[in-house]
Amino acid sequence: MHPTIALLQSRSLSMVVQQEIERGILSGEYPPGSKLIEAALAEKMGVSRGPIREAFRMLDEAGLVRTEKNRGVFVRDIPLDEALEIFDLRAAMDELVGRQLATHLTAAQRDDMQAMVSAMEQAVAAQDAPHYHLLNLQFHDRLVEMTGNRKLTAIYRKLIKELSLFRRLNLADGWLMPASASEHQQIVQAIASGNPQRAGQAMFDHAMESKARTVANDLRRHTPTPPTGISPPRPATLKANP
Amino acid sequence: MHPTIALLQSRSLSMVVQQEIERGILSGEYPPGSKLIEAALAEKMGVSRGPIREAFRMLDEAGLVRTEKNRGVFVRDIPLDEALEIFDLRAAMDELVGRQLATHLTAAQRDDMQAMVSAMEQAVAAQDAPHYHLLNLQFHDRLVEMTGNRKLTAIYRKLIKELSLFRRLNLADGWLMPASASEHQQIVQAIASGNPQRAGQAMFDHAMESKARTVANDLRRHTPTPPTGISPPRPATLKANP
DNA sequence: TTTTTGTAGATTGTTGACAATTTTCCGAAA
DNA sequence: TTTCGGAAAATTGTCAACAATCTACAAAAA
Repeated sequence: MHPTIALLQSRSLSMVVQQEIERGILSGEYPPGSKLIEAALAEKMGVSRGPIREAFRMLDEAGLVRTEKNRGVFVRDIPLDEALEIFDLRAAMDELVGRQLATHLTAAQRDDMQAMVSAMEQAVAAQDAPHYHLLNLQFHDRLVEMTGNRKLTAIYRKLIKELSLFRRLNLADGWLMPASASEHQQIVQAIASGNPQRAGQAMFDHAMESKARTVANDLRRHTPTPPTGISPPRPATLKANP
Repeated sequence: MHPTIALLQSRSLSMVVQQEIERGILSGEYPPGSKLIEAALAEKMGVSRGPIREAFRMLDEAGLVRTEKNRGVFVRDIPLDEALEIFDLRAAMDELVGRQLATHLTAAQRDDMQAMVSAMEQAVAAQDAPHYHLLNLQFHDRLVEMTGNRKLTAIYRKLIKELSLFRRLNLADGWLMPASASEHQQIVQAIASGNPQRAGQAMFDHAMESKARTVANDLRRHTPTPPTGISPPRPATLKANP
């Protein structure tokens, strides 16, 4: 069957719209805090407001937008304290990943992991921070996926998406690039050792290191700010009729 | 401000409808696998189909219903393997809860926990299985809430709701009532000891015991079934929200 | 000047109608 | 009797219109 046909048969308009808005949010096209206007999105995508509203409800439940009655839908801006909560939760999940992989890892999976770490080391050597960032996300995503626990994978990915809305994170991912390369090698070795406790500990520690780097970056970014009560620039909003 | 006014200002129709349908699902009024018809629900609740559809999208994202294009919305029936995945994930989250409570527990929280365990022991003595079941859910929910991690609490509650759709679980909660009373006492003691590793281990082991009991019940329920193609009796309605 | 009030425009909340698809049911043929 | 169309009913997908609410801006009052 033609893939486009299959797509139209399985996905309804609301789901297509939901994916498209989500892509726009995660790509930064709609930055945190910005308002999403139903009519503007409807016209832009060539549909009516119904599917847009249904997509909004999905995105709200997924934690990517926040809805205020009679006021509209806004891209969520994850505050620092919530980001830290997510880091703690992710660390616990990563620890579970490490334990399970240590007990069930296949040779192919181990080679897969090793290849990804090598690619990251190459990115570090080439000083290619964006590529390293992408590989790092892929590495952790693949590890979670390797456990075969679909629920764990789904929730982990949701958390990662929400974390990407913690805007302070996106601006400062260049600094910490070189540091975590060897940590990943240690993770692979710990998992390959077959020791669940050691593998879980390595994953947990790595996640908590990431949390610590984030809070350090956030402090460094905010403390040198002068004490004047300046408000950040107003986020861009979609115009209804441009 | 008058509470009714505040309610009408914050909650829109979709959210009220969503809560009402969710209540119906969790109470067993709409059992797993049953179809939810937009027009019927709309007439029953006195609204049009728009808010019903928006509520469906929220419930779908929350994992309580499944949507098939052009075919409708059905209450999800959690298969055994997915239930086991959720148990593993919940165990990791409970372990995190134990660790964090062990390091930050206040005296009031400890007394709170102890009171809940005592209430559970009374329910066991009175052979009141439904009440014990309710107290057990409350106990674990309160513990997660005590950590102060709102993201953890929200996801934990979502998992519990999904687990309640694992229908084989609901019928067989009488058997395991007496066994886990002392385990809860051990959990409280482990947390009160202030040892994070011990508290986490106690929580994790308790969750995995629950998983093991569930799979044992499931096996016992399915292996002795005669090979005739009789369908299982309709699940009894459980009173989650009296 | 500052605050308040009123009005016009923009945006969201809700509804009913219509199109597209699926399901049900009934009769005909094997 | 069973199976195979094929209309008829039921149900979902989408849209456009209307009502309710909020926002912005300007005029009037303090």
